[in-house]
Amino acid sequence: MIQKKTVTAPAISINQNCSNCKSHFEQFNQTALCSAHQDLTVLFEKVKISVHFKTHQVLFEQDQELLGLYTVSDGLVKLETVHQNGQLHTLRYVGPGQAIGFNSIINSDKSHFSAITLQPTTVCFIPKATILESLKLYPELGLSLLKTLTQDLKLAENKWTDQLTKDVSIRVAEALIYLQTHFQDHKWTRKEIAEWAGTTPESVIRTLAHFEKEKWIDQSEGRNIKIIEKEKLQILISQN
Amino acid sequence: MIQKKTVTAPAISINQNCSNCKSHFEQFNQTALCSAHQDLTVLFEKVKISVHFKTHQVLFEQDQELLGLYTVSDGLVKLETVHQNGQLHTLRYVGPGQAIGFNSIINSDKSHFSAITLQPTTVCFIPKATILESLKLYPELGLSLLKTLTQDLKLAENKWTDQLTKDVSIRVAEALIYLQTHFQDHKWTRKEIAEWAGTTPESVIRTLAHFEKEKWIDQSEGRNIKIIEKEKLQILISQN
DNA sequence: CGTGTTATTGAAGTGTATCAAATTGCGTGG
DNA sequence: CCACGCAATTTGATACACTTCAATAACACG
Repeated sequence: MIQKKTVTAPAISINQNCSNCKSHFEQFNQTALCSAHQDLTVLFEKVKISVHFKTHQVLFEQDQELLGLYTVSDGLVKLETVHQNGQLHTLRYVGPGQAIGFNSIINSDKSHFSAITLQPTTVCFIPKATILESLKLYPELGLSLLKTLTQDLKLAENKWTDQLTKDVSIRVAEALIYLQTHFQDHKWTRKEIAEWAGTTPESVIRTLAHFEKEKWIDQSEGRNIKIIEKEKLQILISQN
Repeated sequence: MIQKKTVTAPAISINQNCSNCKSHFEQFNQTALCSAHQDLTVLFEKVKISVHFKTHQVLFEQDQELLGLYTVSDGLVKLETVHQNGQLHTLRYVGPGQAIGFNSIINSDKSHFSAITLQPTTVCFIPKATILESLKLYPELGLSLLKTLTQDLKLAENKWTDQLTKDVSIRVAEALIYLQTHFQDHKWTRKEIAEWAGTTPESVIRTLAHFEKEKWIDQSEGRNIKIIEKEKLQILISQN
């Protein structure tokens, strides 16, 4: 049974202005919620509650029913599930501009994952009622959410079948590239990579040692993993 | 490299009335599309094209971009992906009242799976433009689709982590119960069970042999699998 | 500066895939 | 309706990638 270390100190409610929300400046991902319609930007600004979390704090736990939607405006959040045997498994990493908790608020369902920060993180909380009401008034919002959800579903299904068919070394290579390109500013631990790649820290370490021997990566500098030959890794990935 | 046997004969276009569509009578699942709003029932009736497929016919192939949405009105459709190494993997089974192809039409994306019938199946094809237009006019439709999509995402994520953490015997037990309760009228082959459970036909057979020895199931009658002690299987599932 | 988390290495065990070969059962055409 | 052919099923033997367990080393953080 793996124990996880989480900070339980209360989150700090802050007053943040939507107009300087970091998520708007991220090039790779617009905020699905606000950008759908001008009115929504104004509406959400009124009702939203900005909260700041420190590293390893818990936004909410698995099996909890959510009272609203969380949108990340700055930082990084991990969504993970715990199994009966205690294994941890990372479903998604959520960065600025992405939202968490659709299933729970739309289906009044319990969340099947916990949400934990990996960095100091600021999130906006928007109450369930506001979202549901807005969905009825602004079809653009529904369409926008549908886009992100269908993409998430595709990603999940691809990752799922990948992990069943591909070897650990390939999964680690994929994880390295994916995590470093999507979330550059985070120093990924072996454990985090393992939970994302669906394997154990030991296997990740052995694989990384192999990559280093081939001179595809460099991990001499502390715990930082530097990719030297991205192409070689991608060749490995495309092989099997 | 596993070769799949599919029938390539052209599908038969038929004239079916929405009012007697079988999907409305299914107790377990209302048609998400039509039931969202009265107007939509009328609208979809006008533009839809009913098509009939025989067993093992292909609705569409992987990597193909879809021109519209497919809703199953009668029968059973398998969604599967093929990997580089040729392994087949079943993502979902789609029965009456469920729709296929959201991601492709909403994101103008290629489908990441093929859709193949397992039974004689009638589907309704609704053009992409109609769906997108309706989403703008009827927020209820978007909300309805969001519900099914978030559930699909949850199912996919659960199944994904299940297959990584649970033993084959448990996955087979889960598959048996799931498939037989959701799609009673289909005779599931060992291969189909394997592709759903993320394993091989051989492993499924060995597991079934074990279950039979324990007298939890009975497979003496032809190739039909009859569950005798559902509780015992569920105990097994809940253990690890 | 110490303590706990992360990283590392080694040895051992095992569940499951893979391959091959025989058998059964089903559907199709004669 | 029977026989044929092919796919699905079954069984056994083998291999191995990966997990698990354990023990040590290195680092980070308060």
